[in-house]
Amino acid sequence: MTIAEVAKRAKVSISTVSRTVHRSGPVDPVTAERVWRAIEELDYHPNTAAQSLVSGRSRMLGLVVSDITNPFFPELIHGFQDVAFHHGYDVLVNSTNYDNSRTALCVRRMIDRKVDGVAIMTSELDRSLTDQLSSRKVPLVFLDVGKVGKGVSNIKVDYAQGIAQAVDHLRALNHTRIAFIGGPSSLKSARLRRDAFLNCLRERGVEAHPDLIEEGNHKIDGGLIAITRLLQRHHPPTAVLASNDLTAIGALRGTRQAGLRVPQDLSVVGFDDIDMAQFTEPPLTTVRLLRSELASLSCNALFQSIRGEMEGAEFPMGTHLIVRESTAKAAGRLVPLAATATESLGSEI
Amino acid sequence: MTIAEVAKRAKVSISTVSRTVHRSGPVDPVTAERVWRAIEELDYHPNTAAQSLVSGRSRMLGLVVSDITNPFFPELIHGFQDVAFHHGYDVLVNSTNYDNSRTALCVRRMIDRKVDGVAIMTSELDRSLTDQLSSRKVPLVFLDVGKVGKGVSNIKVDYAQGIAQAVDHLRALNHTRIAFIGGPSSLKSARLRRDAFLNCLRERGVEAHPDLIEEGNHKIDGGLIAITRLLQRHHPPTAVLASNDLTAIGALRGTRQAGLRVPQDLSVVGFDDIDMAQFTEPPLTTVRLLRSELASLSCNALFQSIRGEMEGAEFPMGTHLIVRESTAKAAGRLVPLAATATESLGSEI
DNA sequence: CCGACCAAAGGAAGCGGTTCCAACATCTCA
DNA sequence: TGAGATGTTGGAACCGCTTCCTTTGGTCGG
Repeated sequence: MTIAEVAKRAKVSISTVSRTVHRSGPVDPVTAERVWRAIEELDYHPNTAAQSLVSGRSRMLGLVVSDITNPFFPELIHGFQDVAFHHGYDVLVNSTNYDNSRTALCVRRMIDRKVDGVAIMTSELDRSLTDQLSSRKVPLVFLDVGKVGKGVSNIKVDYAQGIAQAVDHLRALNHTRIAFIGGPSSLKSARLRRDAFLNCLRERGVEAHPDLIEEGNHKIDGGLIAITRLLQRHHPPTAVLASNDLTAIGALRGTRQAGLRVPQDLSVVGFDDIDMAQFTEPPLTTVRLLRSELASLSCNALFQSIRGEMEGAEFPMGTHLIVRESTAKAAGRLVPLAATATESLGSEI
Repeated sequence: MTIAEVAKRAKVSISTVSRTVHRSGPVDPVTAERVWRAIEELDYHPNTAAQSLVSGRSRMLGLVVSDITNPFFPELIHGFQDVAFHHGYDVLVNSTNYDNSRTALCVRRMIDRKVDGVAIMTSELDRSLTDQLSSRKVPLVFLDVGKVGKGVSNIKVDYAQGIAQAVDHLRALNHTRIAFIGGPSSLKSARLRRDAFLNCLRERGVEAHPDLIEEGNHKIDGGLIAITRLLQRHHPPTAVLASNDLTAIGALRGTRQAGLRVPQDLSVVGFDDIDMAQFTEPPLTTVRLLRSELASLSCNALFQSIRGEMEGAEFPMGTHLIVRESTAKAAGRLVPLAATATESLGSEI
């Protein structure tokens, strides 16, 4: 089924067929009607490879994520694809497993495929790679990393906003020993979240106690291990803020394994607000980072770049606290302690 | 960067470049060396659209899933992409939201893109659509639905195996009132699971009590609602088998909301064994349907068809029970009942 | 010494479209 | 009535690559 066969059947030239299909030039309505009928009868669909070859574009978008297995990303992909699909675009998805070289390879292959743009929703990229990618002429959109430039945009998430809300929420509940379970420090987004937490405390005149900062892996098991260590501290925390919801879920489980109850004995706050968060036991108080917004923001940024409506820009994105049931008033004392009672709780969080 | 520029730099013809790149014809080693150097220096990558146009194939695979938001699928996609990636293939993923017409559209678009094969891992397809798709010349692999034919394969999951193990496990724990929360009955895989359960009971000489069969939606909220209804029955179940893990997680939560404990008051068994299952509270006893196996089975089936090594075949896939902590010996009586004590528990499950 | 054979390399025809440009018919207005 | 404007249509180049076929030049055997 080629355009030539349609042309023959409609008794016109292939140029005319092309013109009527794309409405890209004058065609007599009567002729057009004949062409459409031929197309219908033959069930003709243009060969996208040919179109791609001649036009240099493919009506495909690339989407690179760190870990498709983390529920955050499927929800993001879902939204991204929806937007793309409605524009008649297909999406080439790749999950890199936090592997920088794989990211480079993925993007390279996508570019070879002449994708019209690629969204790189991983934040473990090193600068040299982002620069290298930016130098290609393909519209790009990064998440948090990435220097805005010609055709390259960046979604800038305001982690501080939601984290401040979380910290204030916890402090209002009389929590003074608030721990933090971060993500892998190799991850830019994880560092940003941790730093936002640290800064937030500092702004409020308290210093984070190093004992109360743990590093997880942004997965459930990491959260479980981290909370276990935290609860074994001489002065365990009364509340914990996790770098993402998976980590928080691990913390929930670890707390229960330690024989403690959430939120009576320990308050837990997550980050992301994945769908699952409302169904944990207890439902998770968490900072919402709206995937659907992230998805449409990034996808639309790409489309704007593609249409040449924009040179590349920075898109701010807010976060805010969703209070559910995993946080409550701090208990007087988490576990009976043999330790001295002379410590100054107020200043070590 | 085109093949012509490489040819010019290496002072050979484009035919020679093509031949050395694909090792598809005799090239003098000395010449080849020159060509490779030119390729390197120019950082040449072939235009895949052009290759696709001339060869009629794209080195892309299509993967259609029902709901990327269900953790079952990301894990499947992950495995599928891994296999594809190592063969130098890219994957076009699409989530259809259980929408039949969208599935049709997706596959249509994939075929337009000349994908070399497509895996349709949704099971809500109606027969007319599968037949229509099968009639195209693209290798296809279905999950459960799908009639094997020239170039079309089918993964046949043996649901009965795992479900029988689950039922026997529960019966060994003295459970006689075993409920079942199914998926939407419009879903073939959901029907298969429910039927496997019903048959299993029948084989063991017991008849399922209609009161103990509920329909969920394969999501958490559906499981929660279903278990709530189940627990309000005159004779509530002492154990429940869910059609997938998400449903089981909902059941876990619903049970706790009802003030009951798992597994002391109610045993819960899931299906799929998603990663999350080992981290629920309590860890979920569930029937494992290995995504990685499903992924490699389907991806490899496609490759075999592509290479013409196979005409289309049926691939069997087993399931088996993973016992964790959400199941335990049946309690004598779930809740004090005012009801008659004359019912014959043995025959109504 | 010459024809046959063979390896290596180049030329050119497509793959299926888009698009620029020329050709042609009609129509308008001086 | 004829020149130019306008509206439709067809022809052909080109996108970048693969592949078939031809050419070239050297080697070998008779």
